[in-house]
Amino acid sequence: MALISDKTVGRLSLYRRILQEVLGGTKEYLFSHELAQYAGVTAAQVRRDIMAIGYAGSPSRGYNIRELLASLDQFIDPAEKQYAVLVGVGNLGRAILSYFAQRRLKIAIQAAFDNDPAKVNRVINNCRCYHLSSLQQIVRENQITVGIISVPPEAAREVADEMVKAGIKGILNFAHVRLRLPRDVWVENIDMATALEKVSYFARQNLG
Amino acid sequence: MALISDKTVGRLSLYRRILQEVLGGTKEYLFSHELAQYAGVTAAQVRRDIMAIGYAGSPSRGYNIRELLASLDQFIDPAEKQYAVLVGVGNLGRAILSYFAQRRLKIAIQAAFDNDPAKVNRVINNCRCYHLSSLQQIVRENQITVGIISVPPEAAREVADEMVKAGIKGILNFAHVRLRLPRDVWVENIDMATALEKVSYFARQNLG
DNA sequence: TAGATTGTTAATCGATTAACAATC
DNA sequence: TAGATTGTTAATCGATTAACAATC
Repeated sequence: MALISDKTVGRLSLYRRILQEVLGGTKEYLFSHELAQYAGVTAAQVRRDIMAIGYAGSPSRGYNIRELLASLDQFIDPAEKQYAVLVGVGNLGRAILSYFAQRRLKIAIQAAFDNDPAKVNRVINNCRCYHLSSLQQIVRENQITVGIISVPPEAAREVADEMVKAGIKGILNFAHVRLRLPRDVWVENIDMATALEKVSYFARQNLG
Repeated sequence: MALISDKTVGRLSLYRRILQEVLGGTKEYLFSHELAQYAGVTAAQVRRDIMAIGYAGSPSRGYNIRELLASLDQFIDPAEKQYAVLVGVGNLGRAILSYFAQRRLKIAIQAAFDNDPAKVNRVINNCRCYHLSSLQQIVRENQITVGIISVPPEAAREVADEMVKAGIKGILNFAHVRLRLPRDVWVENIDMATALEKVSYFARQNLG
């Protein structure tokens, strides 16, 4: 299986969600143009993406929904349950905890961290909150590979460096800062302030 | 001023944040490679982006921080205060309200909507919550151009269509669905579930 | 001036789309 | 078979990077 790009993985995740919805219905097979319609992409794109994960459809019937879904599960989900830590238990951090706690994903947030003594040792959304100083130890002991950053921008770089030192290989960064990290650490930025500014800007352009 | 791409606007927003931080210090001028360093992009990229908004630096001193910041403000911010509505006052919706209420952006959330009677007419984070049925009226009366969607995926398409009918031109979509809307409506997706799946996937790739 | 940086064009890169023989 | 769809390669598109004359 060749290298799969960032964007392809994103679309595969979306296809999976769509197929999960469709599975409830009576359809057993789906053509690329149908999935493309749901996903808002071209049929050629769908075919290339599905080819990339090594699943093959039939020219006469299209893709078997159940089989394709199984292939996507196998590709996206880890073999064993994977764990993440979250640093920064403010409003946003708590919302993230509740968001992921509600969903049944194959990756779960196992511990949260903050340096506010009022939060340490409390349990928030089924997740225990520790002092930031124990990040290294807990990450190492549990071989955690994913970190979520929801601290103010000033603190984000330092937290990211700590995470990397502890052995984390993927970071979901909600802070409005672009982190500069070693190549073997994947960073996914979710920047709400920038996103709103972009929407606001292009909405104004579309007014004319 | 030529067309500015999606990604360029995103970087401009980031540069602004960096310059705001730097402004506190003693520096008066900044070279492209310095800003590039902070932003995690190349110097050529910074020069092209700044050129795009029509600001010019000096080969000997670089960019005047205060002036560049003023250019960025003018480019990114609306001339008059701009307003948005939010639909879906669940955990995520409340977190979004508090997130934007805390920041002093030139765009503010003026009204929230939900169809849960328990939430209607309450004030959450300084924002009044209305029943979804009054969305059209309030958007039109206040000439609101930006909408934020934080409802479950099943409801997102319908809410988006309502927003478009009411005249909204830009949508910030937090639902795990790709919306298909007219070309003159800008959609920015913030998909936390997909983002976490991507981080998890690439973290595993980086383990080897 | 000499040297570094700027604005801006040309070259490169990667991702998307179009096209089409192979397949059911 | 005839017709539509598939897997897959070639063409296109757009964004990023490299390069360099103009500038301070």
